[in-house]
Amino acid sequence: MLDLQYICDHVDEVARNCRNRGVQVDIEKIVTLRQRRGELITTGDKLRHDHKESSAKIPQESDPRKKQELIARGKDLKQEIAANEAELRDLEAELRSEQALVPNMTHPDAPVGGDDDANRVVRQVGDIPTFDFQPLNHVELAEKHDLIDLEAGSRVAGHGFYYLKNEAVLMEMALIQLALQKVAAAGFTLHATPDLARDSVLEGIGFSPRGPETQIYSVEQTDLSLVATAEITLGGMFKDQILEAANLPIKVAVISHCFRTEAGAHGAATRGIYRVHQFTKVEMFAVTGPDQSDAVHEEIVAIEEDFFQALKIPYQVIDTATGDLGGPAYRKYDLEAWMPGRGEGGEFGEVTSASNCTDYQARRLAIRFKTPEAKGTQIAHTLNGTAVAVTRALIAIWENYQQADGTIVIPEVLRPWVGKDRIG
RNA sequence: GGAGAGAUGCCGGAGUGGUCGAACGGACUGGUCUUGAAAACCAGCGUACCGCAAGGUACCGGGGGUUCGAAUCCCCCUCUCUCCGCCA
Repeated sequence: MLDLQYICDHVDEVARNCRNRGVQVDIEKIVTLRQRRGELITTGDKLRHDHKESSAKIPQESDPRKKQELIARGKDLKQEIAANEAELRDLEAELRSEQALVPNMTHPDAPVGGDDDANRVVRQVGDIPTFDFQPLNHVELAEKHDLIDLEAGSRVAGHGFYYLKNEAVLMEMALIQLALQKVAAAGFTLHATPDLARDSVLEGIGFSPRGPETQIYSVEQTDLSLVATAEITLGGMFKDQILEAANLPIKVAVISHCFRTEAGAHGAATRGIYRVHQFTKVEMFAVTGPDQSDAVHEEIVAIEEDFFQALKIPYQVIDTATGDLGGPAYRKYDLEAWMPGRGEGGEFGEVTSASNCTDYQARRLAIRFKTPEAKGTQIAHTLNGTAVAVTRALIAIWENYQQADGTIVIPEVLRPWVGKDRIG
């Protein structure tokens, strides 16, 4: 959520930013509602002040008739206050829903453009492999080596679920281990979080768990839902906290499972385990001061790159265009790994993403910090990035490491945990 | 799941309907004193919102209610502790 004061002080810039991002918002309406809100609060405060004052006189009033008058006046004021509050409540609801539509401001260097065609490739690392045979895609490779069972997944839980088998199981654990080691070495405190959270927490973070358009699985007869990303549980962890500036940046990493209904996402690219309803992820999350977030953003991307460099998988870093940014992101880098079995002759496929949300998320969550010198608190900045999303990483590994003889070589860094150097 | 107790400011802890945003103690910050430190003494010490400001309003786990007036009374919820049951 963007600061109300900021929106009203920078109407033109905010409106331009909304256009760049392809979002329709009535900024003028927000300005008008805010003005009315101020009026209502002022009159409400005054009414409460009068009410308090006249109530305080009652115990000292000895004349019973005057006392009754004061009580009657109190009753009147009470009604006026209730009317004022009702109007304010309605107005604030309207204001909030309008305000929630306004996306975050955008980093000045982010490419401006309507869709993912406008995304800018920042750099490409690693050589795209050439095969002197027809490379298989990850579904064919998995079939050949008995690495995933999609049929059993469908039978038991439905389309979009899968069983990992044999080396795939070991590789999942290996990828998690590698990711945890790297993020711990980079100073992130490791966590394992609940995979369910109260609906109130989801809502607080901006997900709507039970609506018709929801991407969230919710558990019947409870107020719990399965988390779509550890952002939910981590956001819940920091919600309403007032942190010490000296302790920033706070960097946490978390292993969690992600559950997504992916409603309406059936298409060509959904075969196999590229888009699934459940996957395991190691996620980085940081709470920083305003002047630290850009640097931490670069740090998170560097860790993501280091991970894929360690796996020796070619990738490119994308600076996401304005029209393709989610609401909270100020700037977002995606890592796209080369997937030789994807499309016609290979394509890059998204494997991680790293967002700097500046104060947009933190404002809604009331994640603040204070400095000893200054009075009051400031809104912190939050960032998140994927260390590893297991299923996507598996696809990239299998497809890049396939050999002419049909075997799949295990990346060297994973061998200690997998216990072998080759599948098949 | 059952029975009981509880939730107050950074911490401890008073406060059971009316000058309570909240006694008192500790911690912390500044000052006096001291060669320096300690002790002692004095002062300060929450968050948010509205307002140019003066100032005002709200907040005693969360939400609702009673009342002219609620930290205090009533209802619902959440959490913590003790005991019982169940259990990887």
